Amino acid sequence: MVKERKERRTSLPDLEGSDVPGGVVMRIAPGPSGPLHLGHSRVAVLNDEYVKMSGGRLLNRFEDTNPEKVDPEAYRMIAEDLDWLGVEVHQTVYQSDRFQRYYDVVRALTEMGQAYVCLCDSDEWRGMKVACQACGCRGLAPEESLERLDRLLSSHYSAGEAAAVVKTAIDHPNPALRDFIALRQVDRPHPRVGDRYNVYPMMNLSVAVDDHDLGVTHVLRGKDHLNNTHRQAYIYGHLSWTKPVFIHYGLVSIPDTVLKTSVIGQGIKDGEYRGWDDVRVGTLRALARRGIRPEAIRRYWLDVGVKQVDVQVSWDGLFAMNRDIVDPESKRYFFVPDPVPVEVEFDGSTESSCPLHPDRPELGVRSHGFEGDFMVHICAEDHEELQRKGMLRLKGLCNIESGETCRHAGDDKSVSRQGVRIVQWAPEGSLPAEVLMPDGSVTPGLVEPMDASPGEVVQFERFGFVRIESVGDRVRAVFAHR
RNA sequence: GCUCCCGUAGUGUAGUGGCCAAUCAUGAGGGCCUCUCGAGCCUUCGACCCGGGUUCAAAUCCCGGCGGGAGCACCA
Repeated sequence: MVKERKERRTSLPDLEGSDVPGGVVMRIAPGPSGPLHLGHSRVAVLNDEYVKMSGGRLLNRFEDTNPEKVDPEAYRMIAEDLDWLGVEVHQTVYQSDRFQRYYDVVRALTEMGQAYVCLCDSDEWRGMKVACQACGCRGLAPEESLERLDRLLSSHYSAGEAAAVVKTAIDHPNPALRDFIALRQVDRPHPRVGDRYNVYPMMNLSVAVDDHDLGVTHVLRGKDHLNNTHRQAYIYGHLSWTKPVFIHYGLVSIPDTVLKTSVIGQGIKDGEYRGWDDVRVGTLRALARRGIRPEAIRRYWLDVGVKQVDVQVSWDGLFAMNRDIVDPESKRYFFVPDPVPVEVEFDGSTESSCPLHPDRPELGVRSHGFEGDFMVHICAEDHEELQRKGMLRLKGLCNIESGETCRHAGDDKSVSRQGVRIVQWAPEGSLPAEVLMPDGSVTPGLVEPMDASPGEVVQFERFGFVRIESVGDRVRAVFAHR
């Protein structure tokens, strides 16, 4: 048997049963409680990638079945985030449009004796489940359960009093899989559909019904849904529906990052964060602001793959991929943090010359003219080096010697071989600049006059890659990575 | 407590019985190159959770430990 050469993987392993006519139908199912964060992007990218591999269709289904957790703004923000990520959505579905269908399914299940309406106290009901015992409601005749269901759906009960339950196996060895709630009453208008309904489906019901109705062939999601898959399988079984292929990947942990939508939302309310794109949080809009490209995120998730092992996101890894993308197209500029002025004695005239990109001479150079004594700013740390060593090279300009005052010391580049440090500098006419760092702090400094547009990523030499937010009297930028 | 899932370098990843004294990326150390602490080139460090078993041969199969994670919601 011939073995393939070892190669770096650039695509995902084949999906089981993916050779369906017309391609696979897959879905992402965000809960509209806020914008997408880095963790969410994995399921979006992976599903999108498999759909593209097979020429199939991707659904975006908003799981807005809990009125208490819906942020009406989130529908729009999520759509924007998916678009930014390059995820191609072929159809958008709102579960809040489909409540009647869920009721009908529960009715059908009740008729066949596979669902019931439970009037027990919820704590008691849960207690009986752990003891593998059925409550009195479970054994009721379908006709009686049906009457209860009608009463539930016509607001006969108060919230919390009744719930429609799907039967599984009350003595299932896995306590997580013994009967589950399908419908419950919530007396709160829905942000999107108002007070048309007050009986809301639980996700295991709505997800199973939708995946079936919408022809989903493959369900790819995190393994936190493993038990949900088993629960949903009962609905498929009761109704003799064909199951999709289920794939579960491992959990993602993202170090040093605030991801929880509820925490960020609260932080915004409290004024701790400036918005969903605050650089300190892990939302996609924050990463976008920090100059992270969607292609880097995609490459990252493709590299991680779909294994069931839990993974820890490596920011270094993600940044390395981003650097690959951004480096060839980033113009170089001098930014001087913590600037110190240096007067230089000079009795000639000259012009500095630094390429906009060291590997792309065709982009041209940045240059500044000098005549007679001049002044530049260098950063404090380099200034110390100047005192210590007695000499420094201003990149692209000249060498300077320290003394009572500094002196122009020729333009011999080879001094760097003797250990003279080559540093960036800011000429007169430079602009004040602020670089927003990932921890929320601001690094002030001076940046040489620059020609960059908002949104563009440039490299501040010896400082790092930054995304320009605005240019004008002052430059505002956001730090990306080194 | 019960059920399920997982266990290759710091972080990811390749590997499905012999070509593995284990791949690639990232990271860390060193060197070259470059008028950046970026890029590029070279180099070093670093892993198959443990113990049994099957086999001529195990990272790969089996069993048992141990470790990690998830679920047991009228959240998704």
